[in-house]
Amino acid sequence: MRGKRVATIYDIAREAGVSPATVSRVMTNSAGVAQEKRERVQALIEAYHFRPNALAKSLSDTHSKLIGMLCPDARNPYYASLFVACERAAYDRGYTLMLNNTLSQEELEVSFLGKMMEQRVEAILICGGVCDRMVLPASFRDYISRLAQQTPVVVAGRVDAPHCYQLCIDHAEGMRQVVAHLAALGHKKIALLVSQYEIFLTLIKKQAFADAMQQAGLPLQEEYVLQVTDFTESSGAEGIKRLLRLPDPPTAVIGINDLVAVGAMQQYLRMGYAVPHDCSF
Amino acid sequence: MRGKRVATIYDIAREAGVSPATVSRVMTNSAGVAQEKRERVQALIEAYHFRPNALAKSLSDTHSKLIGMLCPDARNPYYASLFVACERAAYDRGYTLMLNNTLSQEELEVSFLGKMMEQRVEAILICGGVCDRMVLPASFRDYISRLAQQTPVVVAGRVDAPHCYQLCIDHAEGMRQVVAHLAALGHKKIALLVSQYEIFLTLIKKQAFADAMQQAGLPLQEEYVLQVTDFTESSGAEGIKRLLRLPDPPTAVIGINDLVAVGAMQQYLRMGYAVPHDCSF
DNA sequence: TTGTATGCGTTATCAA
DNA sequence: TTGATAACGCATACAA
Repeated sequence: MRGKRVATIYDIAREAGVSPATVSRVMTNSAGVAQEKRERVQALIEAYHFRPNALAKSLSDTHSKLIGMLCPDARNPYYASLFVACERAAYDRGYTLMLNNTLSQEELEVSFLGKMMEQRVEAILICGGVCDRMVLPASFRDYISRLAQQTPVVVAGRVDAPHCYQLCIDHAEGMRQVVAHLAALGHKKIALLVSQYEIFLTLIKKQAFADAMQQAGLPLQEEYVLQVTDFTESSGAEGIKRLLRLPDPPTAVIGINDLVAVGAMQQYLRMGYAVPHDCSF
Repeated sequence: MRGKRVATIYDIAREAGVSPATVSRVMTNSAGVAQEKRERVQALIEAYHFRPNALAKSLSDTHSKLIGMLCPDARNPYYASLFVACERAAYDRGYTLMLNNTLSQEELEVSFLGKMMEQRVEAILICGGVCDRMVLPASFRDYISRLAQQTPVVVAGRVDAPHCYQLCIDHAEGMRQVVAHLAALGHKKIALLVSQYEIFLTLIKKQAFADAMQQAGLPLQEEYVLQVTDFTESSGAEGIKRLLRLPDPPTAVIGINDLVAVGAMQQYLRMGYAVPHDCSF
């Protein structure tokens, strides 16, 4: 039933009384074909809904038109936006983007990269994940460095491996702007929810936070910089609960990313507090 | 530089002094190979970081191990969650999931489906998008119905096309629970932000809303059911602004999805309101 | 256990 | 303008 073998270029050729090469020429418009034959072939292509096998095509011209992308988790709005934007850019150029979620697990990351190489993707884009770790496993660094010699690898993260292209994002500047904004609103007791310290971004942002506080002439309170479990909403909730238990709780809280911030917000509401006017996600 | 041709099974075979078939057997563990040769081959595989070409493999055994998934927009947390869950399930079974965002545009949807067929995916999962439209274009229905004859197609939406598997979600029940929850909290003036009426889900939920209100013994106010532009945060913001302009504004608002709800919430805060204790996303 | 030969569905080369 | 024919890289049936 389902196995109804799909038509191949040979089927079309036979039925049209031409050679497979001619059918291929009609498909790709790569060379002149007699009007009469072209029409005959064209009709059959439509009749059978013939679709050239991309696998065979890629195999023959070593051109998969595939780009691989790796991110920790598409449920994080940041990566979802990135994904949609990249997919669109790829599509406009005739490429198909394949996204895989690694949950920042090295094993998964390596596994997906391997599959991508098997699929002969023409480029790889790595966003966050293991690449953002403070101490990058040497084996991993070697691995992507080797991949980068076979296919272009773009790393949007900290990693500084040979042969890779690197995309740098000024997270520090972002943090400075946030602090400046809150300071301008009159906040003096500002807290920061960060994640594990082995993530490079955490360090960067924490440092930028300290700098910005100083620049704003505000005191940096040790107990206002809190480390929570991960980058999820529940971590945000956990963080704010701890902050509110402090004898002198902060008046403003910065989450290290969207999810942490939203989680903190939700928990805050669940605890019966009203949200101040200047709250922003 | 980059073109450094990757090793093939032939390269390994030649260097190991065995036949390509033997290398294949080592790779797939499909048959016995003399310990000595196996080790020799194994060593070369690692030395060259040999990865079998998935395209050639799929071509020869007509087994791509690929599953295609279509959704309107991964930036919508609902679809992002679905994506991650499906990817994991696929991965556990040895499959790779490819997601494409169609933005609910029929043209894009058809285009992506075509590419998937060319990639010879072994199954297709369609979530929302054109399939949720009130009036499904006949051409589209015919199209996916035809695809479904070549490869299994699962539709998570309204579409009732021949040969497709269908996944039904009881959105109406969800809406009933929300209304019951708000009613239990004492709300009487409940509003609903819906989207375009040509989307089937909108109708379903609106109807369920009306039913649930009646069941809760609450009056259904015409002006509390508002149609906003789309399924985004800005629509939520737009909706709540209009609601608050009413002479007798509602005390509770239901967004038709996460984004609309979050958008409404943000706008509410921006307008200087405090959030009530029983707010929930 | 091992090797040879063939098929998978294209594109590309080379003659005709 | 056309049609054979040879890659592309793997798995596999068959033979040794």
